Amino acid sequence: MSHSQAGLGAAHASSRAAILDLIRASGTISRVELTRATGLTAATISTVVRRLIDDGLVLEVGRAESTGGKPRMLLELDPLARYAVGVHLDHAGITYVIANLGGAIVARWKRPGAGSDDPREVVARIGGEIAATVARVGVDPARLLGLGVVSPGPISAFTGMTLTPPVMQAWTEFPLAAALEDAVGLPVLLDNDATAAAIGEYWSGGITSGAAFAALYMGTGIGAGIIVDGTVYRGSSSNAGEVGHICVDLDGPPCWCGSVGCVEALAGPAAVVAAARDAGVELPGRGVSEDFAVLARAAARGEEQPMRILRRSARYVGVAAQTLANVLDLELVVLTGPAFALAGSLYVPEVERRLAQSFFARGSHPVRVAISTNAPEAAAVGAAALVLQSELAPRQAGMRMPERSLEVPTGT
Amino acid sequence: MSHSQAGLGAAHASSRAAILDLIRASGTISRVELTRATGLTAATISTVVRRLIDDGLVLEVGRAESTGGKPRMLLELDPLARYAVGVHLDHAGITYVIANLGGAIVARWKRPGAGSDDPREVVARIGGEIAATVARVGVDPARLLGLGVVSPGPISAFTGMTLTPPVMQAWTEFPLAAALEDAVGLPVLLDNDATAAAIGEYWSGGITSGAAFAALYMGTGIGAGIIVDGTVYRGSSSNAGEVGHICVDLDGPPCWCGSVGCVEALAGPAAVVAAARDAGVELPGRGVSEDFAVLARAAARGEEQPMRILRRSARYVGVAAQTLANVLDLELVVLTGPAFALAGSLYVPEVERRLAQSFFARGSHPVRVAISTNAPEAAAVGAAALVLQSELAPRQAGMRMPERSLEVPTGT
DNA sequence: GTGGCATTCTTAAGCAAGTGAACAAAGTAA
DNA sequence: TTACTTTGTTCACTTGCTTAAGAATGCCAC
Repeated sequence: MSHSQAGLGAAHASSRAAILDLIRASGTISRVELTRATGLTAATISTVVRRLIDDGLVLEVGRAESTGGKPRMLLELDPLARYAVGVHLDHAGITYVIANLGGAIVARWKRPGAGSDDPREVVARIGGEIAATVARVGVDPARLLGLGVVSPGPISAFTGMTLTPPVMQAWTEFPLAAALEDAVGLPVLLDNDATAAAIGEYWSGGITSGAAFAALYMGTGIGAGIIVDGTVYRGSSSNAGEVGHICVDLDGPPCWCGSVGCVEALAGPAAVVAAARDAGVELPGRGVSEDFAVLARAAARGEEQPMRILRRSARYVGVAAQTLANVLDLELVVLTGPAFALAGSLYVPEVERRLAQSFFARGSHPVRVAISTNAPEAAAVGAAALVLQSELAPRQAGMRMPERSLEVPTGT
Repeated sequence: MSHSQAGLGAAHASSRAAILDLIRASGTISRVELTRATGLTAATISTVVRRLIDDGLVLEVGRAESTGGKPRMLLELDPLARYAVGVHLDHAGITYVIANLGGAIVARWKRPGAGSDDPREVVARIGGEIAATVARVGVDPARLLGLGVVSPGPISAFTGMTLTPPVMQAWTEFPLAAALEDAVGLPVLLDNDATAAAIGEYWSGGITSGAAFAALYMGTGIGAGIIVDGTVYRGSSSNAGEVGHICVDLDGPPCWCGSVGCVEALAGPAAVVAAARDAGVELPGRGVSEDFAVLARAAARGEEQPMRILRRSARYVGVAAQTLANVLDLELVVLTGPAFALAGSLYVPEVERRLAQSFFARGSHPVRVAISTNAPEAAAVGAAALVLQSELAPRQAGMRMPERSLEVPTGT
């Protein structure tokens, strides 16, 4: 299984990526619409699309209604053309996902977490898991684009492809990506959970390609992945979107990050569980995620105390969303991750309310709020989408030049 | 005075812009360094630089030390090659600036504000002011690239080139840009003060081209301009950076924007002045900006009450800076605008302290804090820089493709 | 049907940005 | 002086894209 087998030539790299991304975002689209959307000429679209069809990535799926002349040929991504594997490493467990080009989940399974095992052993185990499932579900290995691996917390940009604390101290100096590339025989990408979840949402959530949106991810902590114009915004050291550690109360409680009044310290799962325990709610006490799940279920049943505690958390999450929206002028905030998967029905209305009432540019446009369709496995799905994105649409930025450089930017 | 006269061909548009930007950022640089920094080949650099020299934008200013072979030829921007006019419209007054390519101020003057005059009259007045001063200081009109106009508050993206409330209600439906283009005979750009201040800082502050940084602007309100990789981040409706209206206190005072606990409502000039008056500090009462100036001077003299009030404001500004830095993973925050020009010595240490102690990724890299060298006229200088940027470096985004697409991003 | 006509899509010639390779230029080291 | 190193330019060639022409495929009037 070679790396380049499923790879694609660099020809037409940027337009190819943009066109592919538009096809993905639209679901179904014609060449004519692509010319309008990209600003390229019909001739270029024709040749690039021809190439995409020859590569098997795109299918012609019928004709549109005629508008007086030759009817347009409709194009779609071939969801079965390529696949990617996504892995979410967490102390709670390892979640695996195999996704296809359409962002649909082909296989999904869970295994116990790495614990304190030797990294090399864990890598071998992961390799075995993937090989076995790929064979079992009958995915052609030649169509596997790569493996995305995601974990909470920042990825080390310096030591090259290793995970850093806070979560998995044993792994600090282990060259995870290289080891996995050897074990799995696929290119490997690392990233953090929130960023991956954002790309996952972008890829499988049918989000329009020009949008500025953020995925608020609540798992162990609270983070956000930011996507602008189809590319991840990473900031200067890949630590952008740390919305869990913005201060919303100068006199708030201390946070593990060293600051006080952080959103995470006030509204994160650990804080919620602690507040519930202080309030006398009975919880199993076998870890924060399980306790949070119990609490969320109690709130869903309408129990007073749990609802009150989660609503308080939701208020702060709303502030985090509002902050993101004000700073980045977002169109959309997606709530995702295990915590919102469990308690989304409580959080969504509160976040919606806050954005409707307090988003600064609300007069100009609203900020939509949505809950991810894959919230529980968002990180793993995102890990797979990371690979799809980087292999199929590694574009730098938008490709339209403004018609004239000296004009007021006319954002939507 | 035609528009295209000083314009530049679109040839080599993107690399040309990137190279020009690198020369600007470095001050002095050689072709070899440009090849390294851009990733382009020596051949390309050679031809593009040749063109820049032919256009008169760049000068060869001597040789570097030999490193064993032919010494490098050093390149610099010719600051006198082009000029731009910047205008800052505010109710307090109209500030004019003529800046050269180096971002240096060639002329600077102030006139009373527009008041309730007829927009057409004001436009004529502005045109006269500019023509007179251009003639007086001896700037060759053919070298004038354009006119940047800046005002507080958002720019209307819909009605096309007009100012919107909150500030200048009379101007809502007036086609300012078109009218000014006619009156001045130059291309006109509109933007808001914070964004312009950020570009101004980028252009004249010698900021490295790859940086992610924000300019915190405190004038009438509090806003921020965000620059990533040499381009303004505007968000989906050009309202990004509204850091004055992030919530830092859920139970805080109401803000004119309709929310509560906004940074601006707690720490903006109006809030500071109001707090001072409540505390019994004597102020002239002829407008917020003058009252703020009196207060800042009193604090600079060491008066207890004013210092206490400004420090409280500085704490919130620190939180705003921290929020920006956490969300965007910034390397640098520049404080600018009239308010920081007056009271920067009080605000800078507080913001520095907060970022050093509470920026989430402080383990990875620090966030530098600086005060603008042009803080009082930052908006007007930025207006001029807006023109320089858009005429000379209208690039879309960074131009380096990663060596290999499947790798962890290795931000600095 | 058959010939307009509109629209979509493809093909062919040409332009321009960028590359690789050869070479010219300007210094240092023996 | 000769050899070597580094810098900078020239030139043939690739490639992404455009313009222009034409082919394909529908509708509609007759």
